[in-house]
Amino acid sequence: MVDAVVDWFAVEGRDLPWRHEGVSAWAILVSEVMLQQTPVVRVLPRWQEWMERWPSPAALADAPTAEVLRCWDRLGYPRRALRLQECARAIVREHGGEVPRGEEALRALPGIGEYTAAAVTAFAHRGRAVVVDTNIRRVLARSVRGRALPDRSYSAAERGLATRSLPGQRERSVAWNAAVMELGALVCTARSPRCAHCPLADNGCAWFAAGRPAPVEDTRRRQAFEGTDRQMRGRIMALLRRDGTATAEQLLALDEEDAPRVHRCTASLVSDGLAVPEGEGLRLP
DNA sequence: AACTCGGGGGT
DNA sequence: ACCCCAGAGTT
Repeated sequence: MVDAVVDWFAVEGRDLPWRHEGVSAWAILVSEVMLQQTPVVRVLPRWQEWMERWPSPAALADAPTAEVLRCWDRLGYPRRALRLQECARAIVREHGGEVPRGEEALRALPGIGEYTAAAVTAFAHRGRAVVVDTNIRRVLARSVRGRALPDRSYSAAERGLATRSLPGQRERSVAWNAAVMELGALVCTARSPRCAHCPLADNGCAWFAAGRPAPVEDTRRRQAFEGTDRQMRGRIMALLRRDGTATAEQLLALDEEDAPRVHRCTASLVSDGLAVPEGEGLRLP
């Protein structure tokens, strides 16, 4: 199974810039943070711009935070941009400006969790690490467990499955991680998997062998986006990216029928460090 | 374990 | 309309 997926990747894998030879560990770390919950196609232009502007942790550490937030643009979850700058400063302060090796040291950095620490270890340092992202979870759920989709929550059992699936040899584990993630992104997709083009169909995939049974019904309904604090925070940040400041009148105009929501959201943005009070309004930090 | 946290494109 | 996307941090 490993060879089938790795061979498939050699032919069909995308030519993404952060996979190029000689790309720094910092550049890869930045790509991984940007890719947290954000699709590749939207990350590409922002990553290119960030790498030209801030090619090292020291460069980002010295940047004005307002500019960092502006260049984050609409990647979403702007707290990631804040943490990325904190991460750069921690790398300068505690690691001499070099991205540290080892998942424990990486996890200690702001904005770096289990996935990103493993991904930087595997893709930047080419070390053996158990990488588990949404793509790998889905490929393993299907190919090994015979399920249409992974469980909603990520369990210790699932991590164990990923650990057992990882090749023991270092170089092989590096190739497997990249290849299986790409397979999940291009072929073993959530919606309409392209089993006709999959190296695992008829070659060990338990879900395909079982006739692609439908997913078990998930009764939980997702929170609507319209009318949420998340949407309001996004609107406020868009205003701040455009003008650098927002007056009280501009803020209240975002929802004339729910002033408490506007106040709640401005307060939470200030609390997060994404905005600073200025008079009755806000400005970028 | 359950919540919050953006934004946009595919279906 | 709804779903999903190389998750992290907090409660």
